[in-house]
Amino acid sequence: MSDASERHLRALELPVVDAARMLVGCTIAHGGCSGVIVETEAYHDSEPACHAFAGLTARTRPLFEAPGIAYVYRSYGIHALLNAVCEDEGVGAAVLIRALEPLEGLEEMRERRGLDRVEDLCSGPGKLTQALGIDLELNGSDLDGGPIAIEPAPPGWEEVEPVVGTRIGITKAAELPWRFCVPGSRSVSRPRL
DNA sequence: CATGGGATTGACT
DNA sequence: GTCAATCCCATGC
Repeated sequence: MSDASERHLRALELPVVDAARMLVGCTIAHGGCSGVIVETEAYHDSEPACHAFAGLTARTRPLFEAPGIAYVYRSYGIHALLNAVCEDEGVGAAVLIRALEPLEGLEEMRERRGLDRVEDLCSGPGKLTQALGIDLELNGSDLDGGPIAIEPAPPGWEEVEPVVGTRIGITKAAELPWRFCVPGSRSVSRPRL
């Protein structure tokens, strides 16, 4: 965790808004499928849109653990949403991974999604977990050496400058500029920035 | 123990 | 633009 190739994981120790910005351009992989992160959002226990705002419960326990693990929860009874837990143990903070540009395992993603178009495979937080085969069993798993891997930006993605906007699909603290997207990417969810 | 609300998506008017 | 699907879990009786 000390050389430059681990900088993407050290980012999870930073304030969660900085971590959300730095994860854009990194890759995420699970079971032979991978993609470049093109959209993230930050969540922190100091604001009411974050699950951890309610305090430590059975559901939010992973959010308060040490940085570098996955927080996977079920949304609207249907979708699994993937977060990277950030900041110190005892602080409830995480980056929601909202969209990827597919890299490897395209055919397996197409089978899982039942769709062909590349830009439809991972262009939303529920879509990318379905495409990569990520489900609730991976809640709490390690992002360093575990089944889900966060890796450095691939060639051509190191210098990406994310654009900032407000978070999607929430009613509380909706004004915070805590959403980061790759400008122009076809795989960013709607509305695009 | 019963109820209600989502960090969404896809189908449909 | 509207709307239902579906389940985990927090809350309240």
